[in-house]
Amino acid sequence: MPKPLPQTPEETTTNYATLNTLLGYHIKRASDVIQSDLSETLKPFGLRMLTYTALVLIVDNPGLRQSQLAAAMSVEHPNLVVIIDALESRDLINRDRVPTDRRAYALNCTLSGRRLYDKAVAAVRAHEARLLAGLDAPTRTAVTQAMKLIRATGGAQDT
Amino acid sequence: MPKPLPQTPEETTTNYATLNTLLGYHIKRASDVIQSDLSETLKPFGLRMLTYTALVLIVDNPGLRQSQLAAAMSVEHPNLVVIIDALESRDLINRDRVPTDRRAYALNCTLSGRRLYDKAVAAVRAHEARLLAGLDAPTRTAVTQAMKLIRATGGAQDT
DNA sequence: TATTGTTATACTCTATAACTATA
DNA sequence: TATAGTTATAGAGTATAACAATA
Repeated sequence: MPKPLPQTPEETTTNYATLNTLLGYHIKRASDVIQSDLSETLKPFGLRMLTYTALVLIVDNPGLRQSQLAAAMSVEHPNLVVIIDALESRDLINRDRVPTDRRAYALNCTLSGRRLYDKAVAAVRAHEARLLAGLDAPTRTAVTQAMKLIRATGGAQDT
Repeated sequence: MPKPLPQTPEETTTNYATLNTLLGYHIKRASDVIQSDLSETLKPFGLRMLTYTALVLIVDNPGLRQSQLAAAMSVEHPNLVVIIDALESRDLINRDRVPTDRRAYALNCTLSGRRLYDKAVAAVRAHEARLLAGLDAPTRTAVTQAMKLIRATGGAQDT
């Protein structure tokens, strides 16, 4: 694709000098591209980033509780409720009462939830493969390590 | 900092197997950490991510028009209005009428806007230096190149 | 008293349509 | 008619306080 034409004769391109020196700026821009691109990939499945992430974590962690899932996703507990509601109303997951603690729900996927998981994960992997086609294996591992290190240095978040 | 204690005896840690294979997941998480960390850095200056980015681009591109700034920030025109309003109401920038096109505004920073820019940019640079302390120079350039490539492969965005 | 899940609420960011005034 | 800026509005995502049921 060609570059967009300049809108003024004298100012041909915008000067990003200050922002370009910030690695955080580049990471955010790349992250935004990945997110919006990924949203398109998930749209055919009726999933958004948060519902997709929740579904994946529930399938990979059967019986997970809502409080654990909220922590795992770095989402506040109240905000997880609507996410779980969306998955449950489509019969993709169940809220099963925990006999030993009747306050809590154990989250488990249904058969159709598992099927959607399989298809959505495959689509997301294909999406990633396309978007990262230009990065060789050593670069990918280097980037992954760098991202993990940033997360550890910063917020001291979850896994 | 020690790891948070497991909340259930049997499920000691959450299984991130599927998500961990996605580079996009790590980039998003790192980006989130950087953003929330950066928001704290900007708070003392009364700036948020968007107002900070706008101020920087206006200082670096005197006379920039709102439509150009919106494009440069990948923000829809209507959403830029409130950002500019916030900066203008604090007398950090001016909307100057363009004589040759009386529809447009040329954005320019004021003296106090320039002063705040200097202080905020220094604080952001210090913030980055702290957050990226674990990354050596070659790693930083490799990450920067990777982020640019992802942006080019994906949305075909601006600079 | 503390915890699980819920409701209500508010704030930020984002996205679209429609308006005005200029060109 | 097309463009620059504006207004209004609606949708996500995020954050906090307060509540019911249970521990």
